[in-house]
Formats: sequence, C-alpha cells, structure tokens
Amino acid sequence: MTTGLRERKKLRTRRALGAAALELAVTHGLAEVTVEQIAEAADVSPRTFFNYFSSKEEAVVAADVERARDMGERLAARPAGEPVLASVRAVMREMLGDAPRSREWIAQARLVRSEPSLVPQQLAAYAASERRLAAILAERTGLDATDLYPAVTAAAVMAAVRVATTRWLESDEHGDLADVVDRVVDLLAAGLRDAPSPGP
Amino acid sequence: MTTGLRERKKLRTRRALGAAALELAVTHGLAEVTVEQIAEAADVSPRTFFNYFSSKEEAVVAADVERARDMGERLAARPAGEPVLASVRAVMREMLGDAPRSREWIAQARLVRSEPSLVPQQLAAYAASERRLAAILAERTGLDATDLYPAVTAAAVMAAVRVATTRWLESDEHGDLADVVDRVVDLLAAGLRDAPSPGP
DNA sequence: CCGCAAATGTGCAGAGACTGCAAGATCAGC
DNA sequence: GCTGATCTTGCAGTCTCTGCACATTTGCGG
Repeated sequence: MTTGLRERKKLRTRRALGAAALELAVTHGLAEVTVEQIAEAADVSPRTFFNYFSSKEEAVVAADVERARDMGERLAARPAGEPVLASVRAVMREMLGDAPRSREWIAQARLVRSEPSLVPQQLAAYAASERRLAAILAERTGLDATDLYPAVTAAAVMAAVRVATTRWLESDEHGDLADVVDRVVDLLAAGLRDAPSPGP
Repeated sequence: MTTGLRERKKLRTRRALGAAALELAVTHGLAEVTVEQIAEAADVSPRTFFNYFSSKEEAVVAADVERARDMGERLAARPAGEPVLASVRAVMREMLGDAPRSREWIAQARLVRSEPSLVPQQLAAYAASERRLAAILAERTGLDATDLYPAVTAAAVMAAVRVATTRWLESDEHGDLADVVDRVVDLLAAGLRDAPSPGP
C-alpha cells in the first residue's frame, strides 16, 4: 500500500467535503446550501471544493460512490468459483454490520428522494459499480469484456440491488436488507417468470 | 385528444430546443455551446429555454425521454396476457423501422459517450421508463405497486435493454438491434445462469 | 538536514447558468 | 370582442464553475 501522508490528507478532505455537503443539505435543503458554506464547514476554500467535486450534487452522493467501490472490491475478493448471484448475496450480508454508516446512508437516501436533482448523480454512482462488476465477471468467466453476458448480468444485478435498497429504505419497519436482496436475487435467478403468488 | 394550438406550439418549441441543443453539442462540443445559442437556434429567448429545461444537459437528452415515453406506451398497448419478456421483444422490433430517427439516435448516443456530464441525465431518462414499466406490470399482474416483482422485473429489463443498446451502438457493423435485444432477454429468461458457452 | 520537483491549496477575475418578478403577448371560451 | 388563463420575455441579481498565477506543502535524493 502506498498511503503517503499526501494521499491520506486528500482522502480526509474529500470525505469532510462530502459529509459537510450531506449534512448541510439534509438540514437546510439542497437548494439553500452554497458551495461556500460546504467549503467553510470542511475548512477549505471554495476553490478547493471544485478541485474535488464538480458540483454540489456530486459531493452529496460521494458516500454512495465509496459504497459502490467497496462493494466492487468485496465482490472481486469472493472465491472465483462461486456463482455470481451467491457472491452478491454474501457481499450484501457482509456490508450490513455497520450501524452508524447505515444511519447516514438512510439519511442520504431520503434526501435523494426529496431532491430530484440528485437522482441522476445517484444513478451514475450505481453505473460505476456496474462497470466494476462487469469487469470482474468478464475476468472470472474468461469471456471478453465486450461480451454481452457479463454486461447484462452486472446491469441486472445492480438494478436488482438498487430496487431492493430502495424498497427497504421506503418500508417503515427496517427489517434485514440482506433478506430483501435475497428475494430480488431469487426473482432474477428464476428468470423473471411471470406473476409469482398473487399474494394474500 | 385535447390538442389545442397552445399545446402543439409548446411541443414544437420543446422539440426545437432539444434538437438545437443536440445538433449544436454534436457540432461544437457541449462545453462550447451556451444556452443563448440554443435559444437563438430555436428562435426563443434564453429565458424561455429555462421554462422548458433546467439545464443544457436535460435538453440534449430530451429525445431520449420521448423515446422512453414511447416505449412505455407501446408496452402498455400490448395484449395483457402476453409474457413480459415477449412484450419487450415485440416492442423493440416495432420501434426500429424509422431510419432517420435512428440516425439522430446514434449521433446522440455517441455524444453521451464523449461527454461524461450527460451520463447521469441519460440514466435518469431510463429510470423514467423503468417506473412506467413497473406500473404497467403491477397493473397487469394484479400485484401491489409496492411489490418487489414488478419493480425488479422492470429494472432488470430496462437495464438489459440499455446494455443491448449500448453494445449495438458501439459495434461497428450495425446489425439488427432487435436481435441483440433478443439475446439479452434470453440471458435474463435463463436466470443469468453462469458462464454460457466460452465462445470460440 | 537541505533543497528541488511535483502535487495541492488558494485568491482573483470573469463567463455563464439559473431564478424570481413583473410586464407584455397570445390563446381559449363565452 | 372581452376576459381570464397561459406563455414569453427582459431584467436584475446570485451562484456555479473554470483558468490562471502564486503560495504552500509533501516526497525524495543528496
């Protein structure tokens, strides 16, 4: 690992900016927050803010991008022989031990729901981990990176995870997210066969 | 149909703005184009531009949003008993007869690839038709709109269509997009079972 | 230690994005 | 035609975002 003082400092600044942006936006609403305020809260100049993020919106969803990167690394670390959908289930269970990070996550997700201008940025974060997942799958299966199979699998899986996360955040009783992920993965594995049990 | 003069005029203005934004961005690059130029090309004031779109980016992908809406309407019009994946295949074949619109589509897709700031907007357009599809599925299956099945199916299908479109646009020999869609839908229907034929 | 090269942080100036407001122009229905 | 509703426009002003020059800090070899 080449984690010099320089890189650690940069990462700290980036996280401080992201956290400040999120907190201010949650408290006052995104439109009421200026870059100047975010920079001040993170103790840097406004100009420096733009060295890290190209917009307020990007800073607010920065934690999402990190989460997506984290998920990609965990997926890459799973045993190569494991079926893809099984890896996804396992990784989601791994990622859910951290209560404080979950609380911040929920706050951010609710903010995105109330601020439409954040939706595109949120989706872009998912797209990043989708690319990561596709690359992992291509390597694992020995297929070409331009092949349809890894790309479709990655896209479908990330879409399913996104739906599971959204539904979980919207439900009042926060059961286990991993269980919801299990259910959406089951649906994928079943080939989206039409109409499951009509429900009681 | 309540298509008064007013509404038709508004639609014409919206399309003119979208087309002007796209053409100017393709010609000069998105960063070099100002809202003032777009407005002038569409023969309205700059202030009016912002009555239709909240940013340059949104205007450039306006055609995508329309396409997505079109797809939603076509899907809703399919026979209610038809399996979902079959409806998707059929709709994609329906939508591909129009050569001139396809050419504009390709130009726009290439622009999105070269301008990263358009990616989030592009994804947001897909998200809109995903919601539409989920609503259609919920109604068709009689399930609740908050149920996982319609949401996951819609998300997976739209993700697959997006991958198919992207791959098709990136390939040099533009075969039949509908064929590519067929292949990705096959993958979905097969439950993303691991590693198809390793390929020659 | 010391000094150099590279990477970062900052201030400044300026173009452009975007918004609220109020007034003028246009359309729909009576 | 008259009238209310809707759409367009200009204007003023704030904020976003960028390029550039300069100061500061870090990494590294001497």
